[in-house]
Amino acid sequence: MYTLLRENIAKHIYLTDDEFEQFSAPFYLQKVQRKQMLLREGEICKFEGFVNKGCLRVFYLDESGFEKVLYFAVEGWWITDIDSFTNQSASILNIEALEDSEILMITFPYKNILYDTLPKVEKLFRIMTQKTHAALQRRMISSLSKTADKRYLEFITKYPHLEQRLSQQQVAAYLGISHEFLSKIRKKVAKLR
Amino acid sequence: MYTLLRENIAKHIYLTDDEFEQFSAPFYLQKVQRKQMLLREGEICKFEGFVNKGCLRVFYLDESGFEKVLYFAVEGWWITDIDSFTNQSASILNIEALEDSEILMITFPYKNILYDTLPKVEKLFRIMTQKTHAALQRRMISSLSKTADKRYLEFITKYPHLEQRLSQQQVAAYLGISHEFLSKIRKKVAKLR
DNA sequence: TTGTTTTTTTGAACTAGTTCAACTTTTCCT
DNA sequence: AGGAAAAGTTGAACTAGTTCAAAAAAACAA
Repeated sequence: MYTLLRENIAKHIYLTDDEFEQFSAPFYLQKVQRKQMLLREGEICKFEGFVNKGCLRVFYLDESGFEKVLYFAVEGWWITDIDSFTNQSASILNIEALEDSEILMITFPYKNILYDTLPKVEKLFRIMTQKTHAALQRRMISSLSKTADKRYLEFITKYPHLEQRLSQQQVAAYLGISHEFLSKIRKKVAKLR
Repeated sequence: MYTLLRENIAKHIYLTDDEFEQFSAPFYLQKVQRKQMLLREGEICKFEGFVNKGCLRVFYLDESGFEKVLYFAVEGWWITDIDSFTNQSASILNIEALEDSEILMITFPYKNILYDTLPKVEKLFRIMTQKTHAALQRRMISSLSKTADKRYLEFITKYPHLEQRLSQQQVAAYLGISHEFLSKIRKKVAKLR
């Protein structure tokens, strides 16, 4: 149950068996079904979750009611509304399972206990947040400087197995374009091969 | 010299006088002139800096040679290429002073010593990176879901004193639009007042 | 101050991406 | 397996934003 989590942690920091035991103890496994919402706009995000199995989307509803995807999370990714979780404030994001999924969850109070009892956890999340932030900076740059077809090619190159698990509408909502336009881009790209 | 830095830190974490003394000791003050480059694409970012005075831009050169601004930093902001600094890898970003500026700098080895000797520094940078990340998420959402005029109004509302210190070309490079189009947006917005 | 360089403005022609509507294909549910 | 719902496709008309070029205004340097 904790295999994937331990592998993931090991990429950032070394923990002894005892330390990992202490780290993983406050996590509980939550199974969610496809289409189930884990977080809705306006709620306070009560969890930080590690995806053990499945696929989820973190999205935002704009003024016109259109959904824009901030990111997808599959096996090995973390999901939360970091702003809502860390400040225990109302969320502007929604989180929904796109497949039946299994999430290892930790609540806000337990995470704070972890920070206090196991100082390496501070380092771990400091490093993880830095990496996530660097990745988002690269996406921001891409969004500022590239056309939709370039961004689409970048997406399928960077996450080669993800596209098959997602509908085109979801991919379009991630790229920030209409699904009709993505359909046209795909047609054009297919011809070039 | 350290007044602004201490105020900034205090927003995130409490440090005693001794702890702040220990924290600030490895920082040195660097004065840079307008138009001076602090980092160029391809170099390894050797510093993390706190802006004590002045204004700088962190920008990216796209394939067509256009500059896109990732962010501006004025008094109280931190500047670095977080990816290049933390991994000591080649940077894709450039950092340039837009005004004569004073930066409190710390190098990579000294920052690592700080992490080891003063564990609260882990917590401090974990919290700061989380907040910066949440802010970038909001900007990403804005970029995905809003038109340029909305993004411009959002920018001047959020950073009311910043626009006066920047050229329109810089603001346009931040918003991800051409400076000609920003000029047209400003004309339209001015009429509505 | 004066000339030089940089920034900003404006208009016209263009292109990337949207919107809407109708249709086809695939997926889901029982 | 069959019907309903959701996802994907296509074309036509549109709009947001770009590009280029030329002029005006502002900032800079000597």
